[in-house]
Amino acid sequence: MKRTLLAVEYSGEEEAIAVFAKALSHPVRIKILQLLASQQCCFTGELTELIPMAQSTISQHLKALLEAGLIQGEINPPKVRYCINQENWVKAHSFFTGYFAPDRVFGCDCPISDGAQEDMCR
Amino acid sequence: MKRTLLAVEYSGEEEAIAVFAKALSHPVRIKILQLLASQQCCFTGELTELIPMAQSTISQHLKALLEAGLIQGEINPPKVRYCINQENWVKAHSFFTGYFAPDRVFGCDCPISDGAQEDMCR
DNA sequence: TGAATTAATCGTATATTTGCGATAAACTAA
DNA sequence: TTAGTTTATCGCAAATATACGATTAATTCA
Repeated sequence: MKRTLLAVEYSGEEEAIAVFAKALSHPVRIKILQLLASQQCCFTGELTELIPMAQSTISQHLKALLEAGLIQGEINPPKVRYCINQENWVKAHSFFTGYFAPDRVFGCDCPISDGAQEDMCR
Repeated sequence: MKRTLLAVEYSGEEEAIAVFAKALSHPVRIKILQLLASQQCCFTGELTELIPMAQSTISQHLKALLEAGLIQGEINPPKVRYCINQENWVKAHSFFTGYFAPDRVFGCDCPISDGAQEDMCR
């Protein structure tokens, strides 16, 4: 597709949040993370039994989570055990918590249909 | 694409998080939300001036944010003012905060290369 | 009425994502 | 060595997402 000559500039944090968010943007990946997080310790491909999807598809989603840094895997042939990447888990927590901090948007509330307060707003 | 006959079941929260995350999965939408949130009150299509992208593209991204419920718009012809949807902003905050709660993953840490503790891990 | 302004939508091209089955790769156990 | 187990990767098809310019729609102002 066509792209602008002037690329949009993003801060490191903007991009980092987008990467985490993209990893979370599919419900099955949300579920996979839940399953991994709920394990006392780690986990392997029992995911394939718990989720009615082709093994190759699940492997693909695991790869996406891996690349986003949200999980890590330990090769233990012929199995692979995956678990949450705690470091980035914490990072994601602080990113999202900071991003959605309620006080950031205090006072921001468009009346859905009125328009009589143009001066109040900026 | 082909789909499984047995659809994967997702909880309401799993789907809700995925919807929010998808909205955040493009850096320009992260930026747009930042810009809207940083306004004392509301905002309009000055976004077009602040972001080097075609007006139609930005409009498209705004639509995505609107559909995810993260922003709301007030039609004020010929302008439209957008702002953060506070209710869902708070909801997103608690979803992500809860999801990434650090204690959820306490003790989950695969040694990246070892494999000698199969029994420790389920 | 006729510009001018602003934003949404349409049409289109390209890129990416998602899903599957089939196959390959890596290793263990017999 | 051979068979079995587990997971990754390949190849493909279909669906979505992304970006743009052009056009349309809604409204104000002259």
